[in-house]
Amino acid sequence: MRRDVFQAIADPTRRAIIALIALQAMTPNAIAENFDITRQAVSKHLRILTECELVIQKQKGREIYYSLEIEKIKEIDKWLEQFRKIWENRFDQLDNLLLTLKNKKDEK
Amino acid sequence: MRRDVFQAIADPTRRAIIALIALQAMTPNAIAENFDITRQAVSKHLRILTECELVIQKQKGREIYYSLEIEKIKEIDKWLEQFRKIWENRFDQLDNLLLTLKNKKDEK
DNA sequence: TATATTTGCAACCAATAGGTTTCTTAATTT
DNA sequence: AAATTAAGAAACCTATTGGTTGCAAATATA
Repeated sequence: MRRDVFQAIADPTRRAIIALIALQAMTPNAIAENFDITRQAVSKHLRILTECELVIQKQKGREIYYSLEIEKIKEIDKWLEQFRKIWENRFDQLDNLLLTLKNKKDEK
Repeated sequence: MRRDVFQAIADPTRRAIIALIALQAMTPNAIAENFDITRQAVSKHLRILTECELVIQKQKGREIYYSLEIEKIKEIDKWLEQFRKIWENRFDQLDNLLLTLKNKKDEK
């Protein structure tokens, strides 16, 4: 079962979990309180998130605190890079167009 | 079947299709040539991408050209925004730490 | 020491995903 | 007009997903 970040964030519950623990490390029980699914279902999500290294665990007695591995989120950002070039280009083109129009107006 | 962008980009073939047509509009047949799956399977991916508005169609005779709707990609960027704050913060904290260390050294 | 709490794991289930093959429709060539 | 080409739709199949319940292990508390 080769997991990757993109598959991990496909599920809305998992995105919500990520957003939750981004603020502070939390235990599975505490996380589960925020959803209408069982603790075990949350645990499964956490396992998937751990497998693709989006999340790290820290044991504290019998509790396990989960927190976000922010570096992994950057992988998505890295993938976006190729498209960012495109949309910035479009902006430049729009800028140039507006500039051209403005100059033509000024010439009058 | 409520599709969203995150589910759409979860599949690696779909991400490849997106990257392909980001460069130039392409027909399903032309796209399919780049993969080991049938044209019909590509068509299904294109339908999903169209449903969540990541892709737009332009009919030209009996051919249909598919191209990327770059604006929709920005939705992912928007979602990343909340985390970008976090990782920029971490950088700042590191900067401060390094600065503090440097000052201490200079004081000597 | 006995009991309660926190967690992960396994077995199971229904729905969905991603692929295939077959067929239809519409536009282009010959 | 007939044949070819491009594409979507439908039916089907298997693997995966996201959920459940029940159980076992480890730690903490009475």
